[in-house]
Amino acid sequence: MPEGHSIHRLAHTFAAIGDDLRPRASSPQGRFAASAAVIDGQHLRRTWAWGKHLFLDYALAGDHIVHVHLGLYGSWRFVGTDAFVAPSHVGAPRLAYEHLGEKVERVAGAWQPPEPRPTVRLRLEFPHGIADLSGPARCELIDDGEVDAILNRLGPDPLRADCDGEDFVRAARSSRRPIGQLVMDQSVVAGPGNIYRAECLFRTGISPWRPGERVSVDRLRALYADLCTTMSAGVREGRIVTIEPADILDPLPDPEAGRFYVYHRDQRACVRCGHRIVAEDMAGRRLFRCPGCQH
DNA sequence: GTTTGATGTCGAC
DNA sequence: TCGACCTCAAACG
Repeated sequence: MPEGHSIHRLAHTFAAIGDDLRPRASSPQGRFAASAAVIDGQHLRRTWAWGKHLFLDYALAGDHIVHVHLGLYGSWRFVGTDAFVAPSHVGAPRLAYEHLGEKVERVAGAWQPPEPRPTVRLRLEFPHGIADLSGPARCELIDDGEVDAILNRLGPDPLRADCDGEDFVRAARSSRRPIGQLVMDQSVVAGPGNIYRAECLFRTGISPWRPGERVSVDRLRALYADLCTTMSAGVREGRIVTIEPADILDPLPDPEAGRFYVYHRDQRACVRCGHRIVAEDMAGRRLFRCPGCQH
């Protein structure tokens, strides 16, 4: 579930918890137990994101950075008192701890953390709440050199001000692979996933099957700019909404309307041109597009 | 009760 | 190109 906007939102959430953090760390599931013992109670100096990668920098002698990649179904769950950040669940659409009820989670005063699910890889316990990580594809303690190795494999992140969209334009222009594959390639541009791919290619009118070398520089710049716009909105709102208000049909013809132009909208009529949205396979992932609007 | 799928990535053929 | 993997709610019987 998580595309880059979710990971940046997580970094903001950790920043909102405080700036002198020394969370207790544990691994109820056990697979991160040895590393959790190393960072337990240590100063969590900063949390930041690049694409879909989350980094928790610890102020420890030597290099200690927790690197987390949620993969397809990892998630972070935040639960605590009113003094903690709002309860949230970032990642795979699940309702962990739902049975506890929000009132129990939010009571002020004495704080009893909920029993972790047995699959929680890493629990960070703060004075007023907990952050539980479940199901990540990667959760590892690494050093600065390994961080550099990861960043070297990643293209520019549209959500980072220190990234340059021209790097994306250059990489795309020099490839014969379809632009739909390039937008999903994290070494070309870091952060977009299947939804932003489908939606931004629709919004810029580009066919996902067009080879990168045959997409004009202007259209590639427009595409990168649109990734910036829509993903920034995703960070703010906590969910992906890419459809413009003017394109939301009123009255709504179906409950799925009002969020996406093409993602998961195969067989339905395009709100712009009326063509039937198609779903097809591209390199093993479902691809959605409008044959009438994208060329 | 069992199967399926999901906003992802890697490595072996 | 294919399967494996990290997890669990929804869909299917």
